[in-house]
Amino acid sequence: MAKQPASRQRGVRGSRTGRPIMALLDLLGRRWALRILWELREAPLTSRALRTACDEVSPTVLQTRLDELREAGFIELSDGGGYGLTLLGRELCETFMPLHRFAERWQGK
Amino acid sequence: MAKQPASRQRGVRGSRTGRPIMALLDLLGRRWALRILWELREAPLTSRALRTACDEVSPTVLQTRLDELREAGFIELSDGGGYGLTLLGRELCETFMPLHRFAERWQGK
DNA sequence: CTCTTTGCTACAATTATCGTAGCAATACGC
DNA sequence: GCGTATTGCTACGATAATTGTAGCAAAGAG
Repeated sequence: MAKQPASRQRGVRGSRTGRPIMALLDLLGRRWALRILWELREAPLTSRALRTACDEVSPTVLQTRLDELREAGFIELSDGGGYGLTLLGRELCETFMPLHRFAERWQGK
Repeated sequence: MAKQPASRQRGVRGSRTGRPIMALLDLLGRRWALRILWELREAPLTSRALRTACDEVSPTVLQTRLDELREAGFIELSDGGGYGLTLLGRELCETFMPLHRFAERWQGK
């Protein structure tokens, strides 16, 4: 399996502005992108398990996001089967960890 | 001006699951939501200035996101004119600050 | 009053996402 | 071998979100 994701670096809004943060915000601002990273935070998941974890996303979007996140270098399809965070993806995920406690405090405790 | 945003708490995916983080990830995963918060990180901006800062977003989405973020309690329409982060929104924005350095390192520096 | 800015909306067109179904490839038990 | 289950992934039409352009009423400055 393990098809190569498209190699062209396009579609990420802000990538031409020279402001990497804009490209990153655009990429993470696409539906289910944050959620996918979040669900992978602890352990790798198969695409089916990931779909289940993400409240039964349609496989169309899931696959699109997986390709994009893979091209960005945040996740990878490990040889043992299943998607997992790369070293870079793990660093990114660390950034969102404080979000958990914030969310608790936010939505009526 | 300052119309009341819709008062019903709907549309935020995951809000019924009892997992606030899911609702937050869904809200922030909508297009331009992260970007809007980012652009307001330093100082309040008028809706027009915000539109300019966000690469000329269509006012339709901008207004929708502003309403949602306002309902969530992250931003507010200050009396002096212009949108600004609330105390809660400022805390949320702090969480994303490390993202800046990460983005630099990510996209070929 | 005129002129400008602000926050916001209408409308049609485009794009993204959804939901269901299904495929080829691989791996298992038998 | 055979059946069967799982994995990663795609096709397809239907629905929802986003876009782009134009414009509005209200408030302020001159």
